[in-house]
Amino acid sequence: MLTLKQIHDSRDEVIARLAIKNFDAAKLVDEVINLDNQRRTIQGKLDALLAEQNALSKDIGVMFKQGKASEAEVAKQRVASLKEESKQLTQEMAEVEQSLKGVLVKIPNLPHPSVPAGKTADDNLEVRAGGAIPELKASAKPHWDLAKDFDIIDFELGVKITGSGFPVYKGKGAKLQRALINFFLEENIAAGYREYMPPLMVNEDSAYGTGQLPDKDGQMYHAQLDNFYLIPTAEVPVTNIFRDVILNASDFPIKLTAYTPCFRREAGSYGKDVRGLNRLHQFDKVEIVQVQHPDKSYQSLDEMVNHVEGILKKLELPYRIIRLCGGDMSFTSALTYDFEVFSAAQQKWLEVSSVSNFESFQANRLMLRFREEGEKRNQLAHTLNGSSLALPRILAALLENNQDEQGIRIPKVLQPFCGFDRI
RNA sequence: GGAGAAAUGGCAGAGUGGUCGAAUGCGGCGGUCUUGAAAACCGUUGUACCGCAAGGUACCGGGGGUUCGAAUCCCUCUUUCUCCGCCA
Repeated sequence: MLTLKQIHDSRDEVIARLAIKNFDAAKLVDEVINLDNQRRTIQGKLDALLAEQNALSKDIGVMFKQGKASEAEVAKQRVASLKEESKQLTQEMAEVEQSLKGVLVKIPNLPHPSVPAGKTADDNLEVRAGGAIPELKASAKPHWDLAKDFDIIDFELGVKITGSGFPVYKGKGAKLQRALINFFLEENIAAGYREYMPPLMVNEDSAYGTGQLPDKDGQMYHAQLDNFYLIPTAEVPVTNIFRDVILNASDFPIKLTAYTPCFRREAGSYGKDVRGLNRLHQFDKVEIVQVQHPDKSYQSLDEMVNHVEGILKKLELPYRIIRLCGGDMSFTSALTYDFEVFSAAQQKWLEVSSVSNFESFQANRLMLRFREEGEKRNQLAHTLNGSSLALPRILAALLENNQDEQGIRIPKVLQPFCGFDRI
């Protein structure tokens, strides 16, 4: 959520920047300004009215003590009529505030000046690439065939137990999952992130706090009896740790990491891209989150990008880092880098991580603020997050890229975690 | 699941209808004293919104109500604690 100040003070700039995201904000922005002006006017009137009521009520107390009952009665009448008025204004105020918020949450975050213009993924900007793309034999198989041959992932069994998109990992496949999770967590911890294990279900407030609601209603699994949502990413519970929190500037940077399963309905997605591990309803992911001083958040973003890149290098996977264009960016992000690994048998790039700076967009809705040393006023913190990493597509690339005559080679860094060097 | 008790500022904890945004203590910050520190003493110390400012308004777990007036009374929800039941 953008701040009212941003929108009021720099209307034209907001509209111009959002055009980079192919978002025509003019109408919404003017609606916000209009509603906010209404709100101010109403509050001015209401405050004056309430002040008079309060003053009169105090007087009435004094009058009764002094035995001036008849004067008190007159004052009571006056308050009663004021109250009518203020009641109406209070209601008006609530309505205006609600519509204001309703419009405000529809306006996306402003893209950073470095974000390239563009409409689709084709307009994204490759920042750099690394790792060698392996030459596979003609007989090389996609990961879903390998998974079946080695009996390490069972998609059909998952369909029987739950439905499509809920695979069952078996034997070395299950252990490899565990190894990857541990490896990622240890890498993050070594880089200064503190490990958290949050709830996998969140309440409505949390889903709003990070912006999944109302934007992505219908994409989350919803336990309606208790009104809980299954988390689509650890970002939701972990970032909500900071809802309604006031930090000290000396607390920065705050660095958290968490492993969680993620649940996504993926309503509306079908076709070739969903084959095997490419798109699942339940998958495992290790997330990193930072809360940072506004002056240093882009420094942190670079640090996070380098960190994730380091992990991919250790896994010996061919990767590329992409700066998303305006049209491909998420609603909440100011600048996003995507990481893709090359899946050699499928001959395509798979997104395995997305690292973003949200600046104060999430913090504003979360009411996550901090106090600068010696300053009286609190200001909004910046939040960032990224995956380090999402497991299924890493696994897909590992299986496909590392296949040879003897089976599947496990990268050196993973061997201590899984206890075998080959599948 | 049943019965009872509770929820107040960073923390502890007063306050049961009026001048209470809220005593007091601890903690924090500033100062006096000191070579420095401690102790002692003095001052200060919540958040949001409106306003150029003076100042005003709202907030005592959430929501609603009674009243001229609510932290205080009533209803409701949530959470915590104690006891009973059930249970990995």
